[in-house]
Amino acid sequence: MNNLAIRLYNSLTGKKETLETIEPGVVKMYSCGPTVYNFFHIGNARAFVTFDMIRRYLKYRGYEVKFVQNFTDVDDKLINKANELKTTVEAVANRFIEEYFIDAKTIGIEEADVHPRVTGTMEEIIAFIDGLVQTGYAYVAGGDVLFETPKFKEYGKLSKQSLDELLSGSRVEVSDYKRHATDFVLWKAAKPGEPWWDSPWGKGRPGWHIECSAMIHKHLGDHIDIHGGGHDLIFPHHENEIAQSESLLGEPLARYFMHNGYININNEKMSKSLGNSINVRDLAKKYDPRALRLFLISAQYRNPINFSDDVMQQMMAAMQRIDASYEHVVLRLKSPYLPEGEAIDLSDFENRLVEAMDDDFNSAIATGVLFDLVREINLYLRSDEITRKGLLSYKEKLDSWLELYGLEQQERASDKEEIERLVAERTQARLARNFAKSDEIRDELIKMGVHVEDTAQGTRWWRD
RNA sequence: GGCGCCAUAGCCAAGUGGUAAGGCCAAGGUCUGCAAAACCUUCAUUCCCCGGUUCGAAUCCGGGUGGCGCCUCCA
Repeated sequence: MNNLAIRLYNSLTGKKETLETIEPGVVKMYSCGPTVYNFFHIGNARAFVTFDMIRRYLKYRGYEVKFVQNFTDVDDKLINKANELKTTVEAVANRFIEEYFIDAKTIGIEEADVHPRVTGTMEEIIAFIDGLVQTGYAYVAGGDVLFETPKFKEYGKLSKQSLDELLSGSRVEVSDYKRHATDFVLWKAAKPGEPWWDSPWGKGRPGWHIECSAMIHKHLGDHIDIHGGGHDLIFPHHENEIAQSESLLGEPLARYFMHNGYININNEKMSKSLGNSINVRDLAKKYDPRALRLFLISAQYRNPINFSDDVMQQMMAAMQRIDASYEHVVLRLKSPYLPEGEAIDLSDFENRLVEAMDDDFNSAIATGVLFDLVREINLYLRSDEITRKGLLSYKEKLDSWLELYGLEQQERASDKEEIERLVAERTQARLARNFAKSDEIRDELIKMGVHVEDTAQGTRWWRD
């Protein structure tokens, strides 16, 4: 492994910078999680997968990663959903947190070290707001507490907007009780029927931005290395987090802000108003979830990507190519007649992968390197110098990379035994040269969505 | 109006000064009892257009055209 440094694009400066962590060897990382009022959609998935990939790579490079991702479990959307379902906000939140973990696992997103919930961070949030009121950065207005944006002189540094520009922008909400149009809510007074918590300013609940500031402070400290989220969170969310945290704590919230690009659906923006969002739960029924993950990492994370059925078909085929190669190696390893041989030096491949990922996590190039390895493996498999150690070298490399990419094969138990019984039966028929029967079984398998491939080392099978 | 991004083969996608990665599709071939499978090979003299800088540009600069995002809940 080389010892070059990791470089990453920092939204704060608009440049690629060398990663220098606060504490050597440790990366403190926070990424904005979902508001748990529904299944998460493919846009959310891109953000989660992006930061999961970054986290995996940082670990791969030997860093200890402390990763926190929140659940927003109380807000307007949850309240509406609870009303709609005639249940409580808490019940909605619990339900969709559970669903989050199911879908996250499906597309290979590992659990964060901590998944704090707003409702479990209330004390710290209130203390944080209180601190801002005490130090004069926030003011109380009609039961609400607002952050006074001009008090934070660097307001706008992330979104590269001056306060004047923001104030003159026609789209900033105007509200009479605010001192400035850009001021934002830290604490919201409760309306009848809404969940509430006691606070120095009366019954209410936190505004959206404050939770992340409080959670970061609680779980990771006064400042962190990497703060991530979708591109659309730059303003106002992350801008406001910076204002809150840096006003109170007096040091930069995060050294590096990272933002993933958008995902379009059939060249259209995916948005709640267009109603064209697609959730991962449904997608996973239609496509191999690993193909979905491959799609998400096949472009560099900052570039926008377009989701379409056509592209997913391409990803399915690409995924098959990887699987086939891997399984052929595994099959060959079962052969009892392999010479021991020598391990194969794959450091060139490794270096190329590291070089790609070190450069702002360029997973597009990195997946290209993976496919180069696959080609080399395929060539090796048809050569006449196959050895056990050689095969193992390739297998180990693939295992390691597939784990890094989060593309490991997942066991889909269901009817596995039945399939393997049929495959074995077919093999018997073939050995007896009863091809009528073997083809009959093959047809049956195809009806079950199972394909077979006969190799010199045996038959392998896979599902659609 | 302010801030910012993008334009590379039929499709997807890297490449930001040294002569176009990778995937899908397609064509040809190998293997196979057969095979929809698997594998191999081939597949952009050219990077939206026009100028300029340079020995050299898809890459830098100027201008143009087209598309997009944020400024409002949103990954």
